[in-house]
Amino acid sequence: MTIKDIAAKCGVSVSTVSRVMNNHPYVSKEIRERVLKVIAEEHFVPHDGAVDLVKPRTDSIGLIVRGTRNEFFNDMIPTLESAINDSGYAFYMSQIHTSEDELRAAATLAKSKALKGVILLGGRYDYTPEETAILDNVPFICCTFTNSFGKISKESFSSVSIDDGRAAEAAVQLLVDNGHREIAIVLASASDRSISELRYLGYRRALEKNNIPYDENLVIETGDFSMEGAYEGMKKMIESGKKFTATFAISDSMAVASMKALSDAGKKLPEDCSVIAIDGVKMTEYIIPTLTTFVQPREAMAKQTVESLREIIEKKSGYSHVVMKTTLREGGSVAKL
Amino acid sequence: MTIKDIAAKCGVSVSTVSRVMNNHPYVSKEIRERVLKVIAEEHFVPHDGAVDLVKPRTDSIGLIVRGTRNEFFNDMIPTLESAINDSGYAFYMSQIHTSEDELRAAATLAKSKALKGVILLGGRYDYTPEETAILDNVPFICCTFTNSFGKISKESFSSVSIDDGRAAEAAVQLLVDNGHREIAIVLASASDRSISELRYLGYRRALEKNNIPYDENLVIETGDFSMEGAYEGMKKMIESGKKFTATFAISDSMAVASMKALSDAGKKLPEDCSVIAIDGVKMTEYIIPTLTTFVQPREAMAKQTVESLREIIEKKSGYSHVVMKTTLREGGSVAKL
DNA sequence: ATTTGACGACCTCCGCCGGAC
DNA sequence: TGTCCGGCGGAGGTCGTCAAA
Repeated sequence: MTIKDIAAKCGVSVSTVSRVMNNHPYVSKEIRERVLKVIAEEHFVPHDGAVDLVKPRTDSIGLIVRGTRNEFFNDMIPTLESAINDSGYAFYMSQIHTSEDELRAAATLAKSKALKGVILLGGRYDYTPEETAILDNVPFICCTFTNSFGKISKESFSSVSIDDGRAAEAAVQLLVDNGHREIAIVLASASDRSISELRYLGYRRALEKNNIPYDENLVIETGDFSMEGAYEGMKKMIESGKKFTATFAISDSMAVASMKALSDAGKKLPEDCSVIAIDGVKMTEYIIPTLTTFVQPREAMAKQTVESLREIIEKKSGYSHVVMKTTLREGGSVAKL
Repeated sequence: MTIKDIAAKCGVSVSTVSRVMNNHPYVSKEIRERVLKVIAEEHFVPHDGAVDLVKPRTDSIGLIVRGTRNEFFNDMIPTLESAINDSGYAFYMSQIHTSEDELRAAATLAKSKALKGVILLGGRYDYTPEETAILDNVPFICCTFTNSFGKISKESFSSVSIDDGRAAEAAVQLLVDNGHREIAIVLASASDRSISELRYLGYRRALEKNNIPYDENLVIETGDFSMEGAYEGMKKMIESGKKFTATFAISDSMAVASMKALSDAGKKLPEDCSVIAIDGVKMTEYIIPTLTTFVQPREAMAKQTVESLREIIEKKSGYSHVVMKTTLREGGSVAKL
């Protein structure tokens, strides 16, 4: 079913059908209605590919997601899609594994779909200018992270993120303010040049500020962001006999798993061990005790991401790096010592 | 950057570049390498729209998601995308609000992208043949649900789902087996012609089988699937003074919220109230106490969905309706009376 | 027998011209 | 002088066919 068939069925020319479709003047009411009716009857929708050729889209955005199986991203994807749709842009998505190159994936999607901009979710933190060149001039924006460890110019890309280091610092500070000084940390890696390292550095800074000596025996490094890992890590820590009165987990889900390990070991929460985290996953508001955590404004971040990208695409302004504020959601998982 | 530019840069014809791109024989090694080199240098990727025109895709699948903000779907989307990608198909997605018509959205996406098949996630349960006609002959499959309340022929679509009624029945039966007879239910609606109603009917059947009189005062109808609703609903139920020893929640997240309300009211879990649910969200394995729930095999369902759809597209076989098994994940939220 | 180039086709949109009222 | 409509051709990127080297 092409525009030709519609024209034939209406007994009019292709031009006329096209005029109707594109709301051009100089089409009589009579014919316009007849055409519209047939279009509706046949459920005719113009072929995107052909339209793309003639009218290069000014309105399509791609989303590259690296590394799935992540509660935070899984929530983010539909939110971004909605934000993109709401702003009238077409949406394309490509998911890749952590081992793959998100810039290459972005470039491929951008070329094949003639994208006007790309959103990177879960990308690396250490791009080089040579790497980003592959995108040639298709603007990209890092969502929920920024190029903290890389060498590319701030004027060559945009980002929307939270200040991971400061959030971690604030979380640990809150524990200190409650009298805790033996504070364990649950993280993926202290040197993954990524979010885990950033939050780890915040933890270190908070300790330093409060003159608390750093004790590597209080570090639970799980290797990944999984709940299994956090559970096992915390279990081992407890078995080691190491004393600590509080735990900072770099993510809500790891905090939940840690709490489970503590509980399974007979510890009372929060009396025997306080727990605090960063993320603000919905469900942790309803666990027992409610997790005290610094909430990332997900929805706002998604909207801001699309907004920032549009500003580049529509040349309203240049590249920007927006740092969103986290808000403390006080639960019952932190006790005064 | 088009194939033309590449051809010019290589000093060969467009045809030759095309041949190289598509691995056609009859291209000299010399030229092939030269072309390949330039393609790599320029990061050339053919324009999808143009390719679509000449080679109508045999390999693209669309995903329509109706109703976002749903933990279960949010997990499902990336899983489906992966499954589609792994099977070599291109992936298009469109999200719509609950108020919109998913069949219309599916038809539009199918036409504009020349899709070979469509996956419906979160669609209605009561299609009529007239409605589905809009898709003309593009096969569709319902993922995680089926047309339980509709009138369309089983031979006109496929589905992959669990037996919601039976799962609910089994969950309630497990409570009864543990000595419970005053069993509350937390649901969205008892008559929404959807998953909530299906599971409600399973609850009713289990009661009947065990000669437990149905008591509408034990029904917590929240209107939606939200945790807020479940929390408030349970709170009201407790305040009403109505006695019950166990609760069946139609979803994990509603169970978690219910448990919170019980705990906030001073009840001990599971001693004062047992809780069971259906879904098997990852995090509920780590809450305290671990939620006892019937797990939907999400990954397997996603894979089966793509597999079933491919079977239609590739004409290996016809429409099918696969019912996946749920598995009981025993936690600590159910106590013997 | 290999290798290459030119050309038409895919579908849509737009612009232009020629009519018709 | 408008208003309405059809026809024709070009363009957009790619691929397959055919002809030619």
